[in-house]
Amino acid sequence: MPELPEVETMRRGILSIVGKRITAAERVPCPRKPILVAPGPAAFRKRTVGRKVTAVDRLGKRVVVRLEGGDSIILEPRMTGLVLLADPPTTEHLRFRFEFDDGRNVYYWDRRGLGSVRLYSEKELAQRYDDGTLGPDALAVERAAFETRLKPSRREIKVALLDQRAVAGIGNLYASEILHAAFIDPRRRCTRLKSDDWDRLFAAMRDVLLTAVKYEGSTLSDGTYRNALNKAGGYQNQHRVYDREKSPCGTCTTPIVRIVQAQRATFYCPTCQGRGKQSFAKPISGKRKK
DNA sequence: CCCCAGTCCTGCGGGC
DNA sequence: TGCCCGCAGGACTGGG
Repeated sequence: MPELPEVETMRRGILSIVGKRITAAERVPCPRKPILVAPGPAAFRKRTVGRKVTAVDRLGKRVVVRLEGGDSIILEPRMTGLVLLADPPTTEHLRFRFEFDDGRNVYYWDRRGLGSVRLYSEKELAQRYDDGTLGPDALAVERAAFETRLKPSRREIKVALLDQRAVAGIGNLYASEILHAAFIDPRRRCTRLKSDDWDRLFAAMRDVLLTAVKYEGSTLSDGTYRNALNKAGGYQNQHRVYDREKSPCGTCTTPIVRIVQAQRATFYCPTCQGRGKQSFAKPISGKRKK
């Protein structure tokens, strides 16, 4: 489930294509239902082959390959998509291939095929994303804006964190991890969070995401997620709550609880993140020193 | 406007 | 043992 750390790892993994020229761009014969590729094969080829890559960026959970002339290729992995320099794990789910003038290939591989490969002109890209459908990146947003964008929502904080219009990049896995690191009950309403809650939440968001990027993302037990060199990530070994129902909380040993919010699983520690227990995380005032 | 439920898709694991 | 159903959760859509 590529979220910010996984997509950032994909981005970094193919950075070496910057300055290279595309020599081929083609849908790969795949027995599965084809993913969305836009525009059609001929126009896609015509507008990409011969162009040089000027940058590889990230837009929330999408990889953006910028081309000279202003066009951009958006690789959107959704649930099971991979962006690879290495040979794909299977040919069965290989969807798209780019070839470069140094002889290397970048593959888009996608088991479930919910993802897409799209080409946008500068104008189309602006129309698609500059209208607020994507909020500021979770690693770029400032503390004040973070609170301002989330606080008015009447939703539960876990659900609000998944809204890419508020802040871009957080998905289901990291939302649970971030809230645990911030000692905040995932069911609390945004409107009810206090200033020090936002302080801890913002710090936890940065800490969890930056650490997860360092570990090159999370490869869950299904093994799907891989970096560009087809290597598993390492952050799954650092998970405190996600997919750890009934396991002891690493902080207090209370069994982790699984609930469902907005049709998605949430994992949390009822002790560390219990309602009204947020003082657990606050520094103890000096006079109690023993 | 705000929010939620349903949809897409495939592979896996639980239950019988 | 084998089969079937439900679940996983990205982003989008339709409806209340």
